[in-house]
Amino acid sequence: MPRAGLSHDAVVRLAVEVVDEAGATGFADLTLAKVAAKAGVAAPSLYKHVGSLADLRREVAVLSVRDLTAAGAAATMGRAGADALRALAEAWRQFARAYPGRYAATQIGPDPDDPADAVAREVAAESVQVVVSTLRGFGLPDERVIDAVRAVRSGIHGFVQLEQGGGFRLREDVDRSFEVLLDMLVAGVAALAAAPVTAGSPR
Amino acid sequence: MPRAGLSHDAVVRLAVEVVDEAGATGFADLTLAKVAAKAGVAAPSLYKHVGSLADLRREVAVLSVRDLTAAGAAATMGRAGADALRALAEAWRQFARAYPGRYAATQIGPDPDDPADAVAREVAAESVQVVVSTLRGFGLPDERVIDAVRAVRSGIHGFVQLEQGGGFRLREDVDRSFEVLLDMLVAGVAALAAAPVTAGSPR
DNA sequence: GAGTTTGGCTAATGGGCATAGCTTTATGGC
DNA sequence: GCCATAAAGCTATGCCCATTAGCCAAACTC
Repeated sequence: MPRAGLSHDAVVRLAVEVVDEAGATGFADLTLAKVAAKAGVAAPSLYKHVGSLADLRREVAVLSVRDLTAAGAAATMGRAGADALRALAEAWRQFARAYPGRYAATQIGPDPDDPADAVAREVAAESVQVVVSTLRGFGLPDERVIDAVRAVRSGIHGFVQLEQGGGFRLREDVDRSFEVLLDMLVAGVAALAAAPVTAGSPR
Repeated sequence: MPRAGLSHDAVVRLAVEVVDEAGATGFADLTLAKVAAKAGVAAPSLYKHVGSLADLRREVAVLSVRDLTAAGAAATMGRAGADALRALAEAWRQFARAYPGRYAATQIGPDPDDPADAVAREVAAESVQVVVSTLRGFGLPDERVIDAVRAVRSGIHGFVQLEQGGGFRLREDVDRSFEVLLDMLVAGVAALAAAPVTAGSPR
């Protein structure tokens, strides 16, 4: 009958621990029962602090996106151009390696219409903003920024996700492949900044 | 008491229908109960044709990867170089748009150790082989092929996944962004073929 | 047509989310 | 200090799903 001293934040923190402890599938496998067990509490007790499993999931996702954003921001501070872009990519990849479960939580797209996802949409936008800022030094024309940001996000995210999912054999060579990808992205963004009318090449 | 006339393949086919009907989350939401309902049969009856939900999932995933591979192969036949690469990317993206659920099924990485995932590993390798073949026309040195393949897979997969997940606002501009990404990949692969010692640039 | 295989079924178990309603702890006013 | 009330637990319950067990009828084989 003693109290566990839980709180909304404590529950979310425990949920993050559960996610972190279960590897890349940790987010998918997140369950109220596991959080309750870790809290030393019966499962229904969690509803005093959290609306539902879906809510808890959302919160973990938001927190994870914030962490990823912060990691990216920290890595790019004081850098510019290619240097910044490489640092961002490395930070992103490191985050995914250090916290696979949280990285997976990062990947769920917020529903554009659901009011419950408002915060998720907001932090996602902030995360994209870091990429925008990172590319600032390339001197891209305004109407090209969006394309460059998307290409960079796609490349990095795709690589990290494939790596996470074990999509690459020959583990030794993965670092070099990442460098090659970054070379492509750096050169590609630079080219996009240089060439006024490139998009939609001969085809 | 009449029989439903099910079979292993019929169950898998129905499962694919269930996945296709539920959008991008169709694969995650795949359930034996839904398949049974669609088959007009009680859920336990499915066990006469399928080992478990996990098995069924695996089979749907394998089938989905095969479809994606076939789509890529069909699109690149008779093309070479940049042309082939663009065609592959378009095919990939089209597939994801036409069958979001199946595309999601494609993304689960087979366990490298689990014998049950042997077929999944095999079809995944075949899928990668299509990319390898597609890049043949670029004249990449052997030891660079793997990097190029990974960059291409990362870029395309990342883009498609972000698009799928609603990661891009401004839907009108997405096609152009995809073209820009393809320009980068084409130029990047070409550069990789041209420059003997590029990877790991100044940093 | 008899026997066997096969493909259905119902019943039951266990785990997960969620709600309802009770009890106890802490807290805050007096 | 004491009592009222709000907050934080609990158990009990219901529903949905996967899975297992065991039964029964249909269909195929000879």
